[in-house]
Amino acid sequence: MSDDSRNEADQRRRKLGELRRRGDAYPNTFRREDLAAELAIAYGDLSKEALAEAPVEAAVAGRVMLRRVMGKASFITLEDLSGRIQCYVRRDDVGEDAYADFRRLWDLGDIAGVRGTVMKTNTGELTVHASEVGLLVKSLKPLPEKHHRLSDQELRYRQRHLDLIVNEESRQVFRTRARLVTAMRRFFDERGFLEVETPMMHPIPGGATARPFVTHHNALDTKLYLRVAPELYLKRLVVGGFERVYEINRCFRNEGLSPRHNPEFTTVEFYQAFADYVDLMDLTEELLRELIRDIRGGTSLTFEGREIDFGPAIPRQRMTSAVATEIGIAEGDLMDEARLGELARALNIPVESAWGWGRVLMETFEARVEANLIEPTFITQYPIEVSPLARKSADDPRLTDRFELFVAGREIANGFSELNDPEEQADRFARQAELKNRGDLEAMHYDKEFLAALEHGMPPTAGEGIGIDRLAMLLTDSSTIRDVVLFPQLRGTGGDES
RNA sequence: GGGUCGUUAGCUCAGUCGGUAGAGCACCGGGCUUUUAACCCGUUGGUCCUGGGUUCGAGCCCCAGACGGCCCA
Repeated sequence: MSDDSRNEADQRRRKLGELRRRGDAYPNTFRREDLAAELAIAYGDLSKEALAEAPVEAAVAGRVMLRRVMGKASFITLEDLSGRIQCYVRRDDVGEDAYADFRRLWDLGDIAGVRGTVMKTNTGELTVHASEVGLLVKSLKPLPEKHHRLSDQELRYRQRHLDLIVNEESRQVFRTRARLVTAMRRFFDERGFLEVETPMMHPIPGGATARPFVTHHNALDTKLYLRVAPELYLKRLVVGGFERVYEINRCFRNEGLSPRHNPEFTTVEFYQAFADYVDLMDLTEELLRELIRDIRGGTSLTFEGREIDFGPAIPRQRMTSAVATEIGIAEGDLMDEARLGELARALNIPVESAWGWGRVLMETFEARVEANLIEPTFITQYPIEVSPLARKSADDPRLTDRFELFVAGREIANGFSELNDPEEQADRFARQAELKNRGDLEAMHYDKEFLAALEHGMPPTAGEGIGIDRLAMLLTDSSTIRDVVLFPQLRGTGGDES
């Protein structure tokens, strides 16, 4: 590399070389004493004159985001975890050598420390007037363009650090997500729920109908599955006497990537003994109102240009009623298996011969109703055929006491009164095993261990899962899950098989 | 998996009818001691995603592929 290279990376490396020659190029001796936002709160309201009369010492540090050099005086803007602060660097204040270095060796993106006094400029901007400046870290790669920042979506996900450096909105999304999780923990803790951690690796995948990831344990020489849901373990804890439990953690499903699906995603799953699915719908409304008040303020949020209000009671509608209304037929007509099958075929919904009435109803619902549920809506009474862990409805053995919550056309939550009759659960597992034998890759395994736990007696219980990523999407107005997952799965990041 | 749009300088993007590759920011050199995406002057920087094809000539047209966005399954 020659000194006259015009390549920016070469120039930065040349500058680093010069820093190395004169000593420690990566010092860790500067001690920051003030954050940008703290200075703004403490002194932002004082006048230029007041600050000049009673000088305040400050020491700030952060990444150099803007730089304006005017001969023998300059302004730089540093960004730290709290925000931005401008610094005023004058040759006559920091000394000729330091100022020459500052001009020659500093670049946008470097990390610097500035010590000085707090002042206001003629235009009223709070500024640290430097008495001492130090380059703490030389950044060897140029930052994205300062006006437009980084907008290439793929680059934003693959180099999330860059996205976070230059895109304040992106940082804000992940702060909001963290607040969401914190608020959710507080909500459950306050109500006597115990936070637990159950296995991520299961000998038998269970708790949801989904394709699992498979791995292998060498010492045990056995297959293990990354969990698709924590449900069966959480219920074993309820059997054990932890009558209110919750878990916030990752689940894994071996399915396609889409704006709504990442192979690993985060859910909160919670169980409450001596409660039913209606209690959980009530609790869910309470939870959502609290989260929205904490994070957005008020009762509503804006998503994809629409205001969605969680203030009013969330309507609850039976699945058959929702489908009948959407298609414009009598609810009674849906109850007949043959007639529903004809209807589905007429609507171009692919129906497989092995499907019973419940599966056809579910597919029809997903194809025709789901996307239209923009306002928050609970859909209830899911078919037993697609709900192998849910309690049968008292008034119709083909249905279960189950609900899902939809917002903006997306499933946000899924809950039900739990099936706690071990013999009926054994029958349901047997039916799933049959489907699996017939080639249904998503069907559940027959889980003897779980049945053994149920046989000890699980109190009447209701349980629910809520997708944290999807909730974060709603609360940050993000239309793709990749914007709320720090490192989303992308093609070509799968390891060494490519 | 299908459809569709895209891939040009480190970043954000133009590129007309097929005829020598452009701008802003960043970088380099110069000027400027209260600037505000600082400004002014002068430079540098290109595997136009890849591989074929058509053509006297391809960033542009055709074919195949890679990667990505969006829509659908």
